[in-house]
Amino acid sequence: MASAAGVSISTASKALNDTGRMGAETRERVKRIAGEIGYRPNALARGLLSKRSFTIGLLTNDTYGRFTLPVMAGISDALVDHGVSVFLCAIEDDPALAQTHVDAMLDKQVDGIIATGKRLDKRLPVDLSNLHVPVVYAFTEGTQNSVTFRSDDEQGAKLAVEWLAMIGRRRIAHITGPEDFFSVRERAGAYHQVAGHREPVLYGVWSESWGHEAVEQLWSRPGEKPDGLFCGNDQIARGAVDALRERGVKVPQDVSVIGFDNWEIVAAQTRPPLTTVDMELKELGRQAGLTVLALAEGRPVEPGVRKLPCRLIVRQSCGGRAPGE
Amino acid sequence: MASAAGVSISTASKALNDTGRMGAETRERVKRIAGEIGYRPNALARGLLSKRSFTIGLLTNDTYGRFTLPVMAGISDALVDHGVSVFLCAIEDDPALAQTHVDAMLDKQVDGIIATGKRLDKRLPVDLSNLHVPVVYAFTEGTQNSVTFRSDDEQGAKLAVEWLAMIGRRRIAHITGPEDFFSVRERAGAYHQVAGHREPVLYGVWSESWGHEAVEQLWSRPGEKPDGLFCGNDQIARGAVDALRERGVKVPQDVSVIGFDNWEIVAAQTRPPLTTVDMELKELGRQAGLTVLALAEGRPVEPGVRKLPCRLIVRQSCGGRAPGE
DNA sequence: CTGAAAGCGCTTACAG
DNA sequence: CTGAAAGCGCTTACAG
Repeated sequence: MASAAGVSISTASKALNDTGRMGAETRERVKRIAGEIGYRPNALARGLLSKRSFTIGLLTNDTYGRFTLPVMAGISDALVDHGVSVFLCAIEDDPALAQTHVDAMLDKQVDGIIATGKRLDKRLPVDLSNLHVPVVYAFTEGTQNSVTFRSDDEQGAKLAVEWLAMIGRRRIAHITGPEDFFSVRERAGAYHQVAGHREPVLYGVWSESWGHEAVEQLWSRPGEKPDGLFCGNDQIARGAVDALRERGVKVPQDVSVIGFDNWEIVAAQTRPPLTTVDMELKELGRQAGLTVLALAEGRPVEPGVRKLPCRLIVRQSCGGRAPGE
Repeated sequence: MASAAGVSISTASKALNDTGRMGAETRERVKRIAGEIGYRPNALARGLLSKRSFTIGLLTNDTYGRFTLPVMAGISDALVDHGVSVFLCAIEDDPALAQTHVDAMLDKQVDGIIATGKRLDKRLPVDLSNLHVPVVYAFTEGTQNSVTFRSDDEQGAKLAVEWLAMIGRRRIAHITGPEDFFSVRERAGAYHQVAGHREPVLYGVWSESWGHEAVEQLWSRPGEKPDGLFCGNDQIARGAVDALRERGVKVPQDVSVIGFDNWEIVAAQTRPPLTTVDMELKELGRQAGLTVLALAEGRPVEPGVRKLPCRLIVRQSCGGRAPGE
């Protein structure tokens, strides 16, 4: 490259990086020739000097990708303009595999690591607390003094239940996942706050068939039936909607149903399509990305848990109308 | 590191790499001390010499991850033992974004690139044909003289239709996606080969509602109804199963239904769970990974398209029994 | 205004 | 059997 432009290698370097002092024509000429011959500096050599690899690692145990992909999209989106590329490491729940991946990334001098998972209340099977690179947690439990990003499940659940109340539903039941999930308890707490304690919460598993079964339980009880269902995720909501249809109960005319997750494949294919709560995982990824970057550059970042607000996605399973409509 | 062991830096290097000649005790001592202080060589410095970064890039335009994640899992699985980490770049269908990612990876001296997508008959929006690093294509269209891995859709479709025939189905209809998809035409061709040309193929879109609608069409025609449905993907199959249930047609007693993709979230949650064709994407990823690695190491690899066999996953939507049962 | 030199952390011939 | 030197491709003081 330098030889092509007829200058020394150091002059070429300075020209391209807009550093040092030299004649404007020289700088222009070097840049022009670099462009012509498609010169691109070797990031490895650059990294050796600068101690920055412009590389970060994303560690996840969410094999299925339900949570990881949107988070990854946000990270990538935020960092691509800064020239940083991201290593994706799917580690299942295998501590040895996790360690292998972490070691490989550290060898490659990653500027930081983002740990992400599928539960707010579980740790990844690897200890990241004493690394010499910054670590940020997203949608998984962090450590003391770490920066952790998570969705605000309480606020999201309130959004859902308040929406049901707002469109006139008075007997709102809550069908959700296993009680040992932190987010289940948080959503149930918010449900109780808004809807009161008249109706019990139905805890179960994260499947369509549980949504189905819960509706059977609710509708085979004596007394008044619910006119609104707040479901812990979209799969449960879909099972519930299907069960209601099979019983001849009309959604949304007779009962409004609302889900959680906004998992398109489920929410959009339900008949009718589900109104649901979106956890804004892409935004969460974006912020996590910008935060590791800040830490990598030595900028100060306040440790602690950051809760990001959820957003209500209005489709047809509740009736009512979209805000502002 | 070297100083800790009281040897020169070159001796340390040779000890750890099992190269050069030295006393066995010296070698052992260096290794032991390296282990104790947790020494790990800087891969950037190493890469600068060796011209190998032990890094590859995965380029995909499958935002949703339906195809990319299993492929990625296979790649990672195959390469982690070789110490290679993988950059994931989701490029949507944006040529500028794609180029940015490719440039960033080339700067980082990736040893190779795997391009993957969501259709066998579409190119990624970026030209990878004249890179100075090896490129392998997986589940996307490659270029002249490239190595491309894809599923054998014809064989997969035969597997499905032969299974329906084997369990006694005689009037098998085929409900599938848009005819302009190469894989749709290939699967339809295989269907005709096995089932004959008595029944038309119903082309549509890749959605549950199309599966629904197609069943309405078939069952509102005069004459005999099908006793077997081969669906172009699991979503269509699920829609069909739901429509049949709503009509009071029993699956699998009256009609056997078979899907394609083995997308767990759809196939396993259908009532009854879907028998379907798995494209073995993880295996495809594994082979693609080993192939870029071979190319990166300069080992010879025959160019061309490699078709990988699909596998039948037997659940309950067809009746009959699993092979060997 | 420009270039020679040192150095990032390693590996690999080459001397001793 | 071990170490000093050169060099991978850059950047950054430092001379000229």
